[in-house]
Amino acid sequence: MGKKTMISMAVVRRLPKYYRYLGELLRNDVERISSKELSERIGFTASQIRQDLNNFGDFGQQGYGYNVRALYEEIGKILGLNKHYNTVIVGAGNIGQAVANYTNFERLGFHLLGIFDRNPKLIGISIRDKVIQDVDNLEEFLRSNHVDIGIICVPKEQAQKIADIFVKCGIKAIWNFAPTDLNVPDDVIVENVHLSESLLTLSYRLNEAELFKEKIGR
Amino acid sequence: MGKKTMISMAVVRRLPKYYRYLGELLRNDVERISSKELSERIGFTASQIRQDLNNFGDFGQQGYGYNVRALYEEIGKILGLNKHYNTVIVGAGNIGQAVANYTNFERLGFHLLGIFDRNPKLIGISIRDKVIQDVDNLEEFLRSNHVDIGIICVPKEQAQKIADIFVKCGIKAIWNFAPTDLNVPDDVIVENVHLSESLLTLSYRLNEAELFKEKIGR
DNA sequence: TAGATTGTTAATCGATTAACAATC
DNA sequence: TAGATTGTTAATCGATTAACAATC
Repeated sequence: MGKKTMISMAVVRRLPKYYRYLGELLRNDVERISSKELSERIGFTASQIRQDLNNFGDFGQQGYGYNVRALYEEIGKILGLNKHYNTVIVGAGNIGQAVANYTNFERLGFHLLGIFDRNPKLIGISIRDKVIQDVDNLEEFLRSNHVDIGIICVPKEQAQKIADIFVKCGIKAIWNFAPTDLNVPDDVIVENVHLSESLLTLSYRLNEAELFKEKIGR
Repeated sequence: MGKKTMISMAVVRRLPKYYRYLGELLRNDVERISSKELSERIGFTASQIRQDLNNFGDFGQQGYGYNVRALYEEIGKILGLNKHYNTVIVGAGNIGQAVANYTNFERLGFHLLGIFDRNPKLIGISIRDKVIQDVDNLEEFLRSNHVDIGIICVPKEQAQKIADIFVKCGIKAIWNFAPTDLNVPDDVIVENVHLSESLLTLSYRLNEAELFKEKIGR
C-alpha cells in the first residue's frame, strides 16, 4: 500500500513550500537567491536546502546562488505542474464543495471534470458550471473520460467503496478527505487530508505542558 | 516560532490515528488488543506502538496487551479531549463554511462561538445557527468571550492580520487554512492545513517515476 | 583574481526497529 | 505454571547538519 517514493517523503513534503516561497520571490522581482538567504526566509537550514535541491539536479551556481525564476520553474516541473490533470470530486457536501470552488487548483493545472453525490437534493445543482451528477453514473463517467486524480469527499463509511471504483477504472491517484485509511493496490497513490487529525494534533500541543505537569505531580 | 513539543512531532502526529483505530475497535466490541495485532491493522510496527505509548505511561499489561477502552480513554486525555474548546472561524468562504458545518468537531469538544467575514454579502447570513459577523467586530468579540482556538480561513493576504489580532487577544492556538506561514510568538501554536501543498505532493508522486526516467535518458 | 556560494562528503543527531528480561 | 506480551535498552537506519573542496 502506498508506493514508496524514490525521494524520501520528508524531502517531497518540502517541495511545495520551496515552490511557494520562490513564487513569492518571483512576484517581488527577486532575481537570485542564495541557500543562506532562502534559509532565513523559509526556515530550513541552508545545508538542507542544498541537499534537497541536489536530489533533482544542479540548479545553482557557485558564488552566485540560484536564479529564482529558473529554480521556480524547475521545481514546478519536478512537482509535475508542467502537466494537466483531470479530476473528479465524489461527495458534494461541505468539503467537496469547498474543494470544487477552490479555483486556485485550476490555475495549477488541475481541471475539475465532474462532481458526484448520491443525495437527490444535490444532484442537478451546479457548482462552478458543473452539474452534480448521481454517483451511480460515476463508473460510466470514468470509463468515457480520462481522469487522473479522484477526490473523495464522502463520509468515511462510503469512502472505500468509492476508492474501489476509482481503482477499478484505472485511476492512479486519490486525494482522500474522508477520515479513514483506504486500501488500494501498490501502484495507486493516496494522499490523505485528515482534518480532525490535524485538529487533535493542535489540541494535544495546546495541552502538552499541563499533561506533563500532572505526570510529575503524581 | 512554533513551540517545540516535549514529545517529538513524529509521535504526536500518530496519536490521532491511534485514537481513531481504538475508537473503531471499541465500536466493534473488541476488549483487548496486543501491540502486534494493532500493528497489523494500523500499519505501524508493534515496537513503535509500544515505544509511542510508553512516552505517556504504562498502559499495557504483560501477557495481556492493552485494554481497548482504557487505552482509548487515555489517548483521548493525552489529546486533550477531556476538555472543551471555544473556537472562532474567520473567513466564511468555502473552507470556512465547510469547517463550520463539520459537526464532528463539536462532538470532540470543539465548540464554535462565532464566524466572521468582511464580505457584506455574507455578514448576517447564518451557518449552523451562527450569524456571520463583521470581522471589524472580531477584536471586541475576543475580548468579551474566551476563545481557545482561532481558525483562519481567509485569503493569504489577510491571514497575518487576523493572526495578529488573535495573538493580541491572547489566543494560544491557531488552525490555519490560509496558504501562507504565519508569524506568531513562541508561545502560540500554529497548525497548518495547506491543501495545495497536499495536492502538489500528490502530483509529485504521480510523476516521480517518469521524472527519473527522463533524468536517466538525458 | 578574490569572494561567495555551491555540490557533496563526512559527522551528528534523532527516529525506528530489534531484542529480551520482566511480569502478568 | 507456561505462554504471551509488555516495557525498555541497545542496535540500526535514515535524515539533518556541518564542513570544505570545487568553481563561478
